[in-house]
Amino acid sequence: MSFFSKSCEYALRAVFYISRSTQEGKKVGVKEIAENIQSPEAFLGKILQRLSKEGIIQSAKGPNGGFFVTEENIKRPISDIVLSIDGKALLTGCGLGLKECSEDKPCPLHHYFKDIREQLKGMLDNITIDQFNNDLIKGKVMLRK
Amino acid sequence: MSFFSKSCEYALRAVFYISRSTQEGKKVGVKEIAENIQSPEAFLGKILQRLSKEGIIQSAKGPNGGFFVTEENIKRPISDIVLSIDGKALLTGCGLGLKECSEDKPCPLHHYFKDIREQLKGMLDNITIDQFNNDLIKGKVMLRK
DNA sequence: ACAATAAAAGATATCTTTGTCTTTTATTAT
DNA sequence: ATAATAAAAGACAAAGATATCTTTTATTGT
Repeated sequence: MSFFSKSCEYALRAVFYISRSTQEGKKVGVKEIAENIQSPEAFLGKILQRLSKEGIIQSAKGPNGGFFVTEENIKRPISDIVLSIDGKALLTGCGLGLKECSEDKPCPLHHYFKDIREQLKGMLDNITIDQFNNDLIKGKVMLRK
Repeated sequence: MSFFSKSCEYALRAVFYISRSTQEGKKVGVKEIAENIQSPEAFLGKILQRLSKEGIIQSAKGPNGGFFVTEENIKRPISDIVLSIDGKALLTGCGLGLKECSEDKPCPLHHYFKDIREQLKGMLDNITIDQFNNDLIKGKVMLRK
């Protein structure tokens, strides 16, 4: 159990790669993305298809086609990506799966979980794709191996 | 994606139920536990088998047998249970699955994740089974529906 | 010793996630 | 128009998580 599913990790990394490519003025194909973020190509294709359908990224078919992002796209928080792929499960419900756990009748871990969730949510909601990407470009970290 | 796997949730709930039963002076069988924590009986059996093998709980075969906990068992933190079932994945590695993410070359979310992990870890390490269970008994929350 | 009980162990089934392969559709350049 | 390109779509495969069923082993009370 990690925070995000494999699909979601691929999605996040892919969107960052696409954003960077858009900034460099070019669209990128699944193959190039997959190679650079270390993900299975066809599987990533499905994920990008979905993100594209939901308007989180854009796509163009045919020669010189590929994936890219708009100005609007990169202003969105990264929670868009996480919600689109993993849904809201991580941010809701009792951490122990207790049915009767609620604000009124909280399980002993309820408030801890609440804090943690809020931190997570804060992080995902407040960091935009753009912001993340700029930090990446600043050379603080590499996307590929 | 939730924090814990289904197995782990069952494990946590089961251990709490067993602890309570031990406090009431009785051993409990898989069937009773499963009914009371809403989990599939045979599947839970496997999980308890594992927890028992790892010394997190105790078991006795035969008539009047069942699962129970020792004084030592309930002094252990609930992280024992989580680690035993889900492993340490939740508490390690880059949240985005980035290979080159580290303290030296952190990804933009690295420090956020670090904080969240530490909070999670703190919670799991510092709350004992006993403590959790007493809070449960105080009626703050119900284990079953 | 024997019957009853309950966990341990092993085999098997189902569902979800992850991953692959093939065909179709849209776009572009010639 | 045609060929080439690249995403979209659909069908299929493999692996892991979840769940069930049957047999074995250990223990207890009679």
